[in-house]
Amino acid sequence: MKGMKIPNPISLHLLTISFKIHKNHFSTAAAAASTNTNLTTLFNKYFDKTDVYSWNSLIAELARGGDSCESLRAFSWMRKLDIKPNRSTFPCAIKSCSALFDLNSGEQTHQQALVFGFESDLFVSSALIDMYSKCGKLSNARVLFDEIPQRNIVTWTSLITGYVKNDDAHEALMVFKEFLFEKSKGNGEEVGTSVDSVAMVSVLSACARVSNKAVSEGVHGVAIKVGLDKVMGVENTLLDAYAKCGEVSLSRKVFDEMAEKDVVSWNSMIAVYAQNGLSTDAFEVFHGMLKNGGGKYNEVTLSTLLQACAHEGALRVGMCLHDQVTIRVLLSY
DNA sequence: CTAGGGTTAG
Repeated sequence: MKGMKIPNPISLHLLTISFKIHKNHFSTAAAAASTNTNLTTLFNKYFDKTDVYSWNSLIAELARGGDSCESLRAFSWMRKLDIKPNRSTFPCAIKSCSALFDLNSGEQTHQQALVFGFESDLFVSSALIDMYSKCGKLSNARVLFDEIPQRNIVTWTSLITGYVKNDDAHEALMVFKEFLFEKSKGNGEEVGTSVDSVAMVSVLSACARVSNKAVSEGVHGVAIKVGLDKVMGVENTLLDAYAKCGEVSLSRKVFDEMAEKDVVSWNSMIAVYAQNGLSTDAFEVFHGMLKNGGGKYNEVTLSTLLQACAHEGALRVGMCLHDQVTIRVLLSY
């Protein structure tokens, strides 16, 4: 049993289900014996409660699946059993705190990470920067960031996103500028090899908020230079950034030049027209979406189209959409 | 077994 790893994703999935079902019965490691379902058997068979890797898998899987509460429960359970966490344990646990906007747990987990000596771990730092900024403690995030001697693109992006989420897109762009400046001085890798699509998306979302055409074009230029301008997520955000600058035609240009479009691409383009009172264009894009987008629209699509209807006074179309929403509600019931 | 991102509207 000792050292036994979780064998494959299916079993891991079953383990997390098992954990969810039986979490209330396990107050101690040995309490499982009273329950006797297949899942419990599986859980006990494969889950070595003395093994930190097993705990990490469970905490990570729960965090990935959006069960942040359970993820934190697993973390605290593990701590109660006095299992020593390792460097992989903390990022997931901290991520769960951010997802819950749970500053108290976040601070406690931060303290524990310090106790176990992970204060200079980049994965831990990134997760902490994200956690503090999501919990509204941007100054804490900034202090952490400033203390990191060797930053990577993830730590930079965490801080940039932190400023955007705290309504300071301008400062977010200043941080990106600082990043470019550091790279130009030859600190670490070059911009082209260190920046990635997630960073570009984050910076472009800051551009969307400051609504400045020149800035957006500048960042677009950086994306082109580093070869990330044809990444779908980057194109989606770029499209939005241009629109928020009032550059609807530039926005459309990005949209038309996309090699592939996903639901977010279509929704973004529809939203651009809806927000600018161009309802006819919004409906036209929606038709294109039904024809070329695989018909996979979602609640954001419907919400955006309703906005266009309100603009147009298109009552009949609005009522059809209302029916669609009703049908969806019934189907998901 | 580990960290950061994009569409609505309120």
